[in-house]
Amino acid sequence: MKRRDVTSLHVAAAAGVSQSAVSRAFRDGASISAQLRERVHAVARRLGYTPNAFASGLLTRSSGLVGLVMGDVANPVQAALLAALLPRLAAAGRPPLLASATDAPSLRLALDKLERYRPDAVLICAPTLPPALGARLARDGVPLVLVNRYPLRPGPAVARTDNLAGGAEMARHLRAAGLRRVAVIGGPADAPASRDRLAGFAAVLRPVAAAVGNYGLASGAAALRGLLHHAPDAVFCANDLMALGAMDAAPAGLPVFGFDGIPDGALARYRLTTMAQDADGLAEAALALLDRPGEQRLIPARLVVRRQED
Amino acid sequence: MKRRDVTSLHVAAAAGVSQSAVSRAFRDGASISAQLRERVHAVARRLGYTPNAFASGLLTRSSGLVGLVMGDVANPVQAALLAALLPRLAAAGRPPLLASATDAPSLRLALDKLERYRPDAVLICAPTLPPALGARLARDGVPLVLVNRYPLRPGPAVARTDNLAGGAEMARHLRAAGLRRVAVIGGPADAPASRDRLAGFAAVLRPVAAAVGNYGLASGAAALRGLLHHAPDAVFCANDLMALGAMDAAPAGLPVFGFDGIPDGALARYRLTTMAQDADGLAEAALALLDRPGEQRLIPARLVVRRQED
DNA sequence: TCCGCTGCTGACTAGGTAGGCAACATAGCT
DNA sequence: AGCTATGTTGCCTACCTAGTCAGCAGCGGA
Repeated sequence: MKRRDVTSLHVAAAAGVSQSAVSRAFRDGASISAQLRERVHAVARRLGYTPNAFASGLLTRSSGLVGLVMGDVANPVQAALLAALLPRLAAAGRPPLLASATDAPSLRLALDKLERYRPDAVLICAPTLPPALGARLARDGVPLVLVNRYPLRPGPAVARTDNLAGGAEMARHLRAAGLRRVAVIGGPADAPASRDRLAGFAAVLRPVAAAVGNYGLASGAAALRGLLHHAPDAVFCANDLMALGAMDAAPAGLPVFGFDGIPDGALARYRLTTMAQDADGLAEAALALLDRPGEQRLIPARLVVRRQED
Repeated sequence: MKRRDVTSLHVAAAAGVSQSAVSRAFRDGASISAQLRERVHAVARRLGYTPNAFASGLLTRSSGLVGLVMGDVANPVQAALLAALLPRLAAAGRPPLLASATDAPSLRLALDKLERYRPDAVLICAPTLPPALGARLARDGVPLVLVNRYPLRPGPAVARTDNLAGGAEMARHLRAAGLRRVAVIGGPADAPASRDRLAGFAAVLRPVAAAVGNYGLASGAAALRGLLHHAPDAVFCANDLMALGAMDAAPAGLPVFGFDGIPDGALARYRLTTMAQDADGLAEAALALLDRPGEQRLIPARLVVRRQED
């Protein structure tokens, strides 16, 4: 905005009305007649006027922005969530100010910057990040919504996939398929999502063996190889990426199951059966929670059965 | 920022200095002694003061924001680009204001909103969007940088993958491998990137047949089936997604090649050989071009050879 | 000792808009 | 006709900070 801006005063002068009128013409619910509004809009279009969010934000103490704290956007799960959030934020007229980081120091910097823009609310979607991160934002009284995160202390609103129920549903699916000797591969020990998925699973079907990976493709393959001597008749992985890796290492005939519903799982050479997270449902819930502090919503995952017909 | 904010005046009062001093303490290069700056910072920390970007932006006529116009963020190519851009924007202290849209009307709305925040610059990464889109922004004198887009009129800065050279390099690779009867699958007819990739390829190795897809997985498979009666000994696809689809439909022994370097191509059951776009290089260039209007940079793609050893 | 210079600091104002308030017109009422 | 209720408009100020200017102290040189 370096160039001298067209201001509401210019429009007012050109339209022969007061600056107030221009201001009201651009705010819905303001006390202004339909014809005056239209006249002002016409002049504004002609002059190329657009209301200055910085001036109005300063005055109303409301930026209109939503802070969006993401983890690694290249991760398909995060990407799907982001893709689901963006159109909804746009429809709500809340432009997202992005702060993405995969390590703590750069996240800190990003949050410092973000704070200066006084977001009206902050959505935290980063899956693996230091806690106490939102503490500062919370202190400022900014409404927080955690998406697919487990809060340390109660307080912030939460929208997340129902990992416990999802794990259980997957277990029921395996049991119905006649699979009994199931091994599981979990994510990092401190990942609550993985813990819940496995716990839900185990409550229905006790696994014969368990291994641990780091959510990565290679770790899934490695973990699977370590499980083979237990002679499992199926393997359930806490996320899809490990499941794909496990499939690569699995002998023919050993079915592998995942959790997340990333697009790669649909590829013809994998056809991974998985519990798909409902990105749209999560995004919808997250938006709804913007005005409902403290509330919690569990979004069910959906079983996606893909026949491995090779 | 609904709650009454802590302002520089509060800090000034608490520290026994002028408001100017507080302002200067938070701006580098400002004329202030080291000890006063430290004293002010201490008080600011105690009170929880953070400079208000809206007030400073209003005064300096510089928002500090960078507009980021993306296409479908769930698309791996876009996601990789975004993931490469974000840390660099953060390091540069330019928070990104996101406007993503896959259709023209919602993009228009997003841009309207974006305009109100007076971004200092706008990066346009959306691959398939109506032109004349940036016309309004350009009119406002906002520096534009097109990333992986072809400008209609000269003017905006451009950073994009060198599709022509990339296509040529792939062709040389196939020729060196002794492949002669190569069929190609292009993207949508109006996609300049696809056009260049194929043109670069054809300049080195004339294809024996050509088909057209829509960049999607399924279209790659369909296109390949239509090409089989030409008895090609290899198929080059204008993007990876179509290449993966083509691999699914290809008879054993018919090698398929792609362009983009999306992660899926690395999966063990595909091992797609491709020209990988250099997301980091693109992001780096895009950032550099923020201050160099009108300049053009071509970022080379890198040949990634994966043996299909099944 | 006096002067000019440099380095810091405080006072003051401007930047574009929203909303309270008063002013005014109009319509509906007795 | 006189009055109130309602709807529309203009005037004025506040929002928070950056930068200009002047003031002031300290310092080196003559």
